[in-house]
Amino acid sequence: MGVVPTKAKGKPSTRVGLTREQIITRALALMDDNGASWLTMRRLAEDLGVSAPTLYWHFRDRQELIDAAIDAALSAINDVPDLSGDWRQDVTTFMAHMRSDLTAHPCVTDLMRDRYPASAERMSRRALDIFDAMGMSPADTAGSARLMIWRVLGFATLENNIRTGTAYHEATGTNVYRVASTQAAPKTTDAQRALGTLDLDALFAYDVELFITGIAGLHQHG
Amino acid sequence: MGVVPTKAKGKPSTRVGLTREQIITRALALMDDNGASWLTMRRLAEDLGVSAPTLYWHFRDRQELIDAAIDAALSAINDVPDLSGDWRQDVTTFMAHMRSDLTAHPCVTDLMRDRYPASAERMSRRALDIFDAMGMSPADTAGSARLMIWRVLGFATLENNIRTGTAYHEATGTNVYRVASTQAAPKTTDAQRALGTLDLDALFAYDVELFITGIAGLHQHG
DNA sequence: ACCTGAACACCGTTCAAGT
DNA sequence: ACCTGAACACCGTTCAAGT
Repeated sequence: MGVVPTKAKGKPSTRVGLTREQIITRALALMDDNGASWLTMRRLAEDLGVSAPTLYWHFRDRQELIDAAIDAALSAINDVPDLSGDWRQDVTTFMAHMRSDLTAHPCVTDLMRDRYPASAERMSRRALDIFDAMGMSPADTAGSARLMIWRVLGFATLENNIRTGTAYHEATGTNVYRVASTQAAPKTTDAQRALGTLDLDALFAYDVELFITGIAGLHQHG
Repeated sequence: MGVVPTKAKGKPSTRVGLTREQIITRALALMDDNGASWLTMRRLAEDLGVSAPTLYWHFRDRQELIDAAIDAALSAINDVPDLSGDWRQDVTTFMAHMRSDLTAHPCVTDLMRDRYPASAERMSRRALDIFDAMGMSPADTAGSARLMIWRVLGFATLENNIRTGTAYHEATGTNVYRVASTQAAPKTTDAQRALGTLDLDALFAYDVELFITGIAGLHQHG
């Protein structure tokens, strides 16, 4: 394996030895850099040094390629560590893991849009244990898991759009953004001024805190 | 006004009297029914009984039409009632209002995707008052407002995808869904079984409760 | 088995031309 | 001012054909 058979003169039908994995990897990289809608079959093929119809030998259609890219980008999401016994710890870990997986490839939340609910459901199953271990009712366990997933998914979607989009500018730090004032309205309040900056890490930490405090309050867990 | 000048023989360049508003209304309706990506300039034009280039007299390009559609669908969002003095009440009202606005046109969360952060930011300004009135610091006020908005936005995005998509089936009630089991894995736990049903109204109510309880716990508001 | 060019039905958009 | 058909550069996808 790994043998590249450089065969014919070089022009027509030369074997390139393209694999599904290579195509997916390149597709993900290009979408992360240029946005999901930028990538067309023709552009991807050109980047791979191949003609467009070639891709249809490896994938049935564009959607199958996209689905494979989503799966590849989300494959690491199953490596969530085992429960620690401290549910606050477990919630924090799960949410942090999920966020970092979803933001590792900024294009993935965009790609998932059509498959949103199904993808979210798949992740929910892995979250049930945390709330089950707290002694919640089955309905509350399912609801809590679902909401935890939905929240991280929503956060990561916004976050990815912010980091790759044009609505925010001037990243003053790693995850701190200056918010472009779309309205010409003068910012009078201090809170309005505070809206002008966006620290994604701090905001996520606050979201996690809010969730944990909410769960603790509603289910009487000191 | 309102006079339709039926002029020439009927074939070429007959004035139709098309307005921006008519185009936007029709575009929204078609997208709600068939999905955002279904709508093309040509299909919209055909539906309006007009040729495709005509739309480019009323709108600079497709994106301007989309932006106008978003604005139209979100215009009602400013009608959030005044503060009641009870912050729990105000949070509940705001979130409920925002959710119903975002779900009134199922296509709107899809359309907002590119404009996600900017749209969310616009709404945040209207939410600041609630937490400001609680005596929060400017930073906490901004963070709380932002997270409240993000949460409803994320919830409505999932919800709209669920209601119009194919991942869930068998709506057994108005907002209760049977979740298609994508995995063939047997559902052993009660919680896993509970995941098989999805009551959107109850889940949203739980999310609101969670948020309010979290805010109350973190900011010592009995 | 793997890759090609040509072709099909689309798409957004431009433009000269009609009334 | 408002609308048209023709045309341009794209797009996903199919298909017969090459090695």
